[in-house]
Formats: sequence, structure tokens, C-alpha cells
Amino acid sequence: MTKAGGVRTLPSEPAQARRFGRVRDAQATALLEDYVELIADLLADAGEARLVDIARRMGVAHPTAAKTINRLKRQGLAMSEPYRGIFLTEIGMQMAERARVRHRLVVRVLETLGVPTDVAEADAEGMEHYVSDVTGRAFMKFIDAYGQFGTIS
Amino acid sequence: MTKAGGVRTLPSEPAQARRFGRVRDAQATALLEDYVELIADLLADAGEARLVDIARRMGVAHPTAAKTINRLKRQGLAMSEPYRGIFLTEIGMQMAERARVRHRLVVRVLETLGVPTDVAEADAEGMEHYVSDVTGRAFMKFIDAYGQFGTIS
DNA sequence: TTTCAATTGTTGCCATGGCTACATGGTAAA
DNA sequence: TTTACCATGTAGCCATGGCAACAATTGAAA
Ligand SMILES: [Mn+2]
Ligand SMILES: [Mn+2]
Ligand SMILES: [Mn+2]
Ligand SMILES: [Mn+2]
Repeated sequence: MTKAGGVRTLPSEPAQARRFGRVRDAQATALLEDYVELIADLLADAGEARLVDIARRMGVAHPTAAKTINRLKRQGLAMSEPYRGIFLTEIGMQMAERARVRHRLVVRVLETLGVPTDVAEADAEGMEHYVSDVTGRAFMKFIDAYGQFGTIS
Repeated sequence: MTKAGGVRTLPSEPAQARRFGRVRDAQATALLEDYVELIADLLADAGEARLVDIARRMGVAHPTAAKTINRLKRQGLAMSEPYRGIFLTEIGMQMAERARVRHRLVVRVLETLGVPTDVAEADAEGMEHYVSDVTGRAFMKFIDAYGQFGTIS
């Protein structure tokens, strides 16, 4: 456990700072991604996306959801008229579709690695937002190679 | 694309709310985990963990790091005397060790799936905080089965 | 020993993302 | 057509996590 024993070497200062910066960027958009994905699902599944349902499914009080939806509107991702349901802009729908595809991909990878579906869904909900395009492509290759046979182990 | 075509079914409202709640919980501790992990690395590697180095490696201004370290102290994870370096409590060291192990595990899984090391390190920095124990065990089994031969694909 | 540059501490600002409490609007049942 | 009830909007509170600006301390070089 001395200095000789541990191969542990810290990454270079700029490299590590860049990584943490990327994590902060991803974190900043994570909630927005979950909201647009949920709104798209509600629109597809129930025909409408009401504030109350969004709040209940997110597990937050309705003013919390209202504030986040206002942020979506400011960023040009969603729109709504007073006392009416929420809709997505073109940009919002594109973000939702990307989020949905990536969400399903992460769930499938975890399932293929032997993670039970409910745990896979729960963990994917957090992990998905930090999966880069490069990693996403590696995930797709893995699914193509092993996914159809079920589980790896 | 009609209702008949899409198999899309939303999870039950309570299940989905639980998932998002877990994501929020994990997010709340993510930054603390990264800080204790970094402090442990600095202590092991440089012999001391100075505020200035922590801030530079996190890529934030020093008052930001100072505030977070105060939070670590309040939570009983870190300690320090005025104008001196930062140390971890027993609890803090345990959290750091768990974070370090999980970090390396996630990186290895990504690498085994064919993700280049630098991308794996970057993505793992975000994903790691949402990997449950169950998923972690599945990751270990995967590494044991395929990790030693290098890459999967 | 003095001095000054680097480090640490502190204050105050902003945005985000939670909450409760209360006000307002819409609608279905009475 | 009223009238409740439910949904939506709004205000104000708190903690987190970023920042810049300034104050105080330390320690090494002069
Ligand atoms: Mn998510
Ligand atoms: Mn998702
Ligand atoms: Mn991390
Ligand atoms: Mn880490």
C-alpha cells in the first residue's frame, strides 16, 4: 500500500478538469431531457401532457414541474397556452426522440449484462444522460452482437 | 405510428415516480462522491489535498470548492484546520474507497465494450453515480468472464 | 527580518430545483 | 346556471452549486 505498490496515477489536471466540466454540462441538461421524454411519452400514450400528470410521474409537487416547464419554454423546447396541456416544439420532439432511443439502448445493454429489468430501468434513468455518442455506438455494436441471444452471462 | 403500432407503454405512475426520486437522490450525492474520491487520490498521490488543487482539478473557482468542502465537513466526511489541507474522516475514506472501486469498475466495463480509454474515463465520471449494487455485481461478472481477454467486439 | 505572492477565507450575486401556501381559472355534476 | 372540485398559476422560502471581488493569512525569497 506504499507509493511503490499503488499504480494509481491521477489524470493530468487539465484532462480531469475537462471531464468534470463535461459531467456538469450533462447534468445541466439531464432534467430537461427527462421532461421532454416524459412529455413525448404522455402525448403518444395519453394524447395529452397535463401539468398534474407530469408532476405526479416525476414525483414532484406541481409548482416544481411548472417551473421546469417554464424553463423548457424559455429554451424553445416546449409550448403551451394558459391552463392548457403542454406540447413540444420541433426541437423538443427531436430531443425527446434522441433521449428515448438512448434510454432504450442503455436499458437493453444492462439487461443483456444480466441486470433485472426493473433495476435496469431505474439505473438507466440516471446513467443515460452521461452516455456519449462514442459509447452509444459501442453499446449498439454490443447489442447487435449479443443482444438477440438474450443475456451474456 | 398509431396507438396500435406503438408498443410503447408508460411505466406505472408510482414506479416512474420512484425511479426519478432515486435519480434525484443519486444526483444529490454525486458531487460529494467525486470530491472525496479526488481528495483521497490527492492524499495518496501528493501527500496532501490543498483547496487550490482540488478546485483546479474540479475545474471550478476556489470559493466553489471551499463551499462544497464545508458541506463535506458538515456531513462528517472531511475535516481541516484553518489555512491547512483537507483530510477525510473514517466515513469519508470509506465513501472514497467505494467510489474509487466503482469508478474503476465502470471504466473497465466500458473499455471491455470497446470504448476508448479517454472516452470511458469521461463517461464513467458521470455514469458511476447511478450504478446500483445489483448492476455493479452484473458488471463484475461481466468483467470476470470477458475482461481478461481484452475487448468484447 | 521584511515583504510580497500565493493560498485560504468570506461576502454577495445568480440560476436551478425542491417545497408550501394561496390565488385564479375551467368544467362536470348538481 | 350554479357550484364545487380539480387544475393551473404565482409568490416566497430553502439548499445547492456556480461566479467575482475583496480580506486575511502563510511562507518563501529577498
Ligand atoms: Mn433520465
Ligand atoms: Mn429516460
Ligand atoms: Mn464522478
Ligand atoms: Mn469518479
